Amino acid sequence: MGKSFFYCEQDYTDNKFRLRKFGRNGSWLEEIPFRPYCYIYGVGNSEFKDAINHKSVKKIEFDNPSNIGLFKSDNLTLESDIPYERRAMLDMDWKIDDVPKVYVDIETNDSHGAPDPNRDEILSVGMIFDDGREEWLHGDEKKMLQEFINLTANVGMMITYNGGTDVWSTRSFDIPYIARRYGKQFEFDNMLRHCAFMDIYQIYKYETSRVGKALAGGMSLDNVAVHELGHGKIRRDKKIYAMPKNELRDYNMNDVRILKEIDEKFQFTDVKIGLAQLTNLNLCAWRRNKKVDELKPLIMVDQLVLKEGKNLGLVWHDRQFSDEESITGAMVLEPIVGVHQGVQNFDVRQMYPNIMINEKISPDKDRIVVPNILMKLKAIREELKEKYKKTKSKEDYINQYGYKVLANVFYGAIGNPACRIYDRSLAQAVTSKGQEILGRVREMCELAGFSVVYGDTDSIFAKIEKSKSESLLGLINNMIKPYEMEAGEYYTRILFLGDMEGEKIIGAKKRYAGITDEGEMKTVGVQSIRRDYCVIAREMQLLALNKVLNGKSEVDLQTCMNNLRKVLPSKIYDSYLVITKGVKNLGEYKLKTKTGKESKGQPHIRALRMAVEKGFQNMFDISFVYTKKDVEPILVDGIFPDDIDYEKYYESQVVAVVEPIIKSIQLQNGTYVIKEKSRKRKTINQSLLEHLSS
DNA sequence: TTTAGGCACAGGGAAGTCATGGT
DNA sequence: ACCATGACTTCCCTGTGCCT
Repeated sequence: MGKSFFYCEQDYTDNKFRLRKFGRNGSWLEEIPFRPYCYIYGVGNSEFKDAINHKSVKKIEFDNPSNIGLFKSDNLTLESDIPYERRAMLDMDWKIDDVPKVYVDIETNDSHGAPDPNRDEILSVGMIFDDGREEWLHGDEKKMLQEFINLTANVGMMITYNGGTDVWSTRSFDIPYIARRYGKQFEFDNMLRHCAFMDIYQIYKYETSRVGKALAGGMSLDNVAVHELGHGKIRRDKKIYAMPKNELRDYNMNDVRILKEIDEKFQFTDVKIGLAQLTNLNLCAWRRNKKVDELKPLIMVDQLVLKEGKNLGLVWHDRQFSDEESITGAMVLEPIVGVHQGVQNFDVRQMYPNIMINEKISPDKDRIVVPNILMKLKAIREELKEKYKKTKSKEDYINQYGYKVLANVFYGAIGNPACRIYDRSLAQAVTSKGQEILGRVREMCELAGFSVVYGDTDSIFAKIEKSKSESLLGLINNMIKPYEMEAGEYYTRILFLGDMEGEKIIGAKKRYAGITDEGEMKTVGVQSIRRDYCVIAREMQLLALNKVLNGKSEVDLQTCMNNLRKVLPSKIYDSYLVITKGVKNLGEYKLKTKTGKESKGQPHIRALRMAVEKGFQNMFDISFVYTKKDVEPILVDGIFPDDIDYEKYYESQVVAVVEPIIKSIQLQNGTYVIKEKSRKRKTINQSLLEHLSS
């Protein structure tokens, strides 16, 4: 081949099927090296056999890829559901290469408030290409957009911040806005059909949520940049439309630069390219006249499975969709409530992928396809990790990370009915083995005389002196071969939360806080790292955890709480009271009660409804505050209602997150007293008294 | 239009419980 | 003894975001 391409699709001109490849200098046609095909059961022209039952299969060829669909409806077919260009990438082992990138940000006329593509024109477009070339377009909108199309004619990846991943996206800004101002969305999209739209906002949000760090202050480009790069957007004292040309250019281009810097820091788009190369996939594809993301986990798994099958002479059935009961998942041990001193955390290295290798978890008859793939991924990753240690090169890092991502996806895929290798009992086998391993590790720790204070899926928290942890690790690893544990954090002090349930103390799973031997506080699962609690409650909880982990008294804490309660009504902390939650479109909520009546809905849904009534649509998140009347959405930064219900905040946010901490300590010490629940009715006099005294 | 399951917790709503006051 | 009322509790459900 020689020539590098970044996008490949089937092309039908002059009544001939070909493949069109797109490269840095334009596109070119390639003759199809084989005809479209699928398989049916039967004997004849093929050495291949059904992967699952080893029945022999027959290859059926077609002149036109769309004929497979017609044939399929009348026959039991195998591998008939693989798009033609994907089939070509697989069979020819083609990979995309050298993807030209452009970072884009637009500024629009904001003189009417929130920009509306039907009314407000685009004032400028800022672009930075991967070779460092900067372009800034400004002036007549029609000419500007035409120039934009010209400049991006051979671009494979357009990268924005909240610009969306397709021209139809309703919750995103730049890309659909340009498309609508351009005229016809479809035409615009078609013009850039080879170009994948990457939204750093969405990727960042997804990736950071996976490692559990909700960003205080929201996910705006400015806030993310300040947090990740140390510098944000240019401060402005006027609206966009009122800016002189030079100022607008500086503002616009600075946005593009920080966008590029964020991407380069995390290598988000390079990782995507790495994954596409590993799986012989395009970044995007056209299906039913719409551009879609190709790098979805199931598609990546599909490609690898089909490829490995082909190597082994195996053919797979078509994907099937079924609705089955879910399986039993991981084991979570109940934590021992309270503060513990000296706790070592151990994790099983890559537990699920290794189980799938060692236990030969694979749907094919010989149980080798999935283990083979995972072993290859593992071996290459080890090699790349070693190489990365020496070279510190970006490519090596990205590739080893890509192999890790892919390995971890396989368990989820085998448990998803939409996946070609779906097998409920195999998924169950993986989790059962996981439970067994964790159970044995727990027994081993206890047998060696160390109490296990917590464990989740593949991790164990054992009470042990740091100096002894290595020898315990040795014992464990000897026992669980070929699996392998590694030491994680060592906590000098760690707190597990819990509550009474009847007569018993029950530990709360998946939430704890501790101080590592390096003196850092780590919080997991607790409200202070959840973005749907207000900042003041989150901060207060952090303070409480800090005090408790450092052995401070509870009295001290109560003083802080009282002070906070007094200062809240002064309004200076209003901005810390905003609660933000992710939302769907209003219509997607069930707003009917069991008896069929109209339901009031949950607070965030009521806030969403109010926002929609004010004309805000397609929001990812809703921000709101509790008021004395109900709730109120926060739609403009920095403007808050007068009647915020401060007492409610104190009770249902601040107390709600601090009290469980105090309670857990008391439960451990045995000083907790169950409050007598008086069945007496609260008289008017009592509540009056309370009101007067406060 | 789809990688998995396990978990805590807020708040709404319906049904149940209890004290009160009237007949 | 019986009933209506209102305040409160209990349980189930929806929804979100977290953990591995």
